[in-house]
Amino acid sequence: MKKRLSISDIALNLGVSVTTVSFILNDKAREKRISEQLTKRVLDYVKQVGYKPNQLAKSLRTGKSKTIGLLVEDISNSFFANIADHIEKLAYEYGYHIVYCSMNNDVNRAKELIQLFYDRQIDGFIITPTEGLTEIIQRLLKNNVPVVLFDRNLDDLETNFVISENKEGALLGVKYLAEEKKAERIGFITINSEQLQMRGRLEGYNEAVAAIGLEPLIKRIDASKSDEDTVAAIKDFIVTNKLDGILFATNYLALSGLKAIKTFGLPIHKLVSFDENTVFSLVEPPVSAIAQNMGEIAQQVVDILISEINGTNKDLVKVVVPCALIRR
Amino acid sequence: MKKRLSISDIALNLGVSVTTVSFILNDKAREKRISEQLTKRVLDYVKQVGYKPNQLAKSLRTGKSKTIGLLVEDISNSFFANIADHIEKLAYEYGYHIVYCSMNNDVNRAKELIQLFYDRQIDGFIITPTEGLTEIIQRLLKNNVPVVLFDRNLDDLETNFVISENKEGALLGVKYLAEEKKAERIGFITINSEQLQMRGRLEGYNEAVAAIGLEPLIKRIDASKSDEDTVAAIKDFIVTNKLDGILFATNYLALSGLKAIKTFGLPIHKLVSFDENTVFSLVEPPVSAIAQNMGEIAQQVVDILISEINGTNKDLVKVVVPCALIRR
DNA sequence: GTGAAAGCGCTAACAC
DNA sequence: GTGTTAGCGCTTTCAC
Repeated sequence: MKKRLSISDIALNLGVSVTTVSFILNDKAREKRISEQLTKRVLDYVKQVGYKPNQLAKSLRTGKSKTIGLLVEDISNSFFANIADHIEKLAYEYGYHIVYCSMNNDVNRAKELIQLFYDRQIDGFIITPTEGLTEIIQRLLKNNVPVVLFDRNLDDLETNFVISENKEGALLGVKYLAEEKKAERIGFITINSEQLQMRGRLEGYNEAVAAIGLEPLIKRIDASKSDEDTVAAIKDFIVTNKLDGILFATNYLALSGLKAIKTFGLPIHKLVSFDENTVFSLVEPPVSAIAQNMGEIAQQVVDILISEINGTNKDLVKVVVPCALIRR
Repeated sequence: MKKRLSISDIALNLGVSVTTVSFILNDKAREKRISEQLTKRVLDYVKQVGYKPNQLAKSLRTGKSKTIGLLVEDISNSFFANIADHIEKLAYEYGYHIVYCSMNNDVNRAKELIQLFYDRQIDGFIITPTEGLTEIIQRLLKNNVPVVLFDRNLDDLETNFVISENKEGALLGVKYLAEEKKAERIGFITINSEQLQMRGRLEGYNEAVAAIGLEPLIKRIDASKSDEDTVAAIKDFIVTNKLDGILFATNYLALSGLKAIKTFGLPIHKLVSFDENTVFSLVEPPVSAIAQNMGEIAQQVVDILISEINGTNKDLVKVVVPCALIRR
């Protein structure tokens, strides 16, 4: 690779000092009252030879890497993939890069990665936290590393977060099933997790069935279960309880549910799931969705993190974004 | 943030020189014949205080960032999300990081990003190239930057790549529709793109229908079309040609196709699509898939790139991975 | 066997 | 207004 030019090459070739070049390149020409002509001469030359500052050196010197670590639970889940996409775009507009990683339920790997990112002088973190991560996130916070959580927060962690109105979303879903779809035995299928977003959805379900006067029918699926086992469990749940409506706590549970319904030809077609998914309009029965506002969530997450990085955030910011019901 | 320890702090606290610490930390203790005890003392201390080298400084010095840039076409496409996931994991095992970005048909942004990554001293690139990227990739190659393309290659670019057996896959799909499903009017729906993987699939289709003695029925959808327009176009194509079977060139076309079939109640149920997708087994009619071997593709891509980075690659490597037919 | 010191490319305090 | 220079944290040559 042909040797890249450095700032001193530029300075040398132009017969000026490094400082001058540096100032001009960092938009401090005015401030430092460098002459217009010189400024232009430097800028033109820089452009002409295609000089680009070495970001590593810059970062080393300034202590800022202009990089954000994004840790999502599972990038192949459409919800996270979409959010990641949004976040990446927004961060880019602020001049930041995203280093992402998909944790896939591997707490140790996640911890390692946070540590690694931290060691690489990342400017801030965006994380969908899981239970095992409390301690390490705590450590980040103690070291004043900017952190924003999303999708859920952690109980014993005082930090910024952006989540959806999970409880209200679940209420919406149950009401829709009961009032518009006239379902009478509405089950709730969730994962066996204490994650706050799941707790919120459960609460919403419980409150809604209580208000309507229906029997609460809840199935918690172990997250570690294989897909087949999940499908079987859902089938049993539906059959045993003679369900005529279901609220799924996440899109992948809904997918397993659909598989169960299809495989065993179950006579149930009043379905609602959290998180929109292209599939939902294509399958029979179609699945209504409690869609999270991904654009808004991403926007908030990035805004909060950037102002945290810039030190313009004084207090913790906790944002709750409403969901929208998509009727099918 | 409490000041992080640097190597000189360690040296100071231990009363040895920076050099010694550096050697020990870089596994050169033996080579430099540093005493066992000292080595142990340093290692223990480093562990005890939790010292981690500053990767930026290290990179600046060594010129290696241990980071790989991954540019995919669209991270919210399940195919790319999955591959990205695999690649990230494999790279991690080699001690590399992934900086990813989703290009979403924005050639200018993609170019900018490649440049930006390059400016950040990225060690290598993994790219799903689009037509407009030839020139900039050429530039990377000329500068001896390690590059591996995947999913498709570019005609006029002599570089490493990993692709699937697109032609053979399409052949497989058409044969399946004709021989096992007994379809007689098999359409091929693809995108209006000269990308090589699409050309391969088209060739396979053409060859297969010719061999079987069927009429070639091809629809090219403009990639910039909205989803509704795509659905409408597919509907027209099916109806006009009285199709009884379809081969879709990509999974998102199949999704649009399903929408068309469902929305307009079209009497067609012999479907095959490139790229597996969870939906395909859930919908009615189900969609058989020509599944690309994502694990293998990711493995090859990473292996090639790493050996390219290490300079152990002498010649260009061009890998073609077989596809598997999933019957439904 | 171990240490001093140069230098990777950059920023910015300070000098003039 | 512009230049000199220290130093970010690390690796590595050369000296002892």
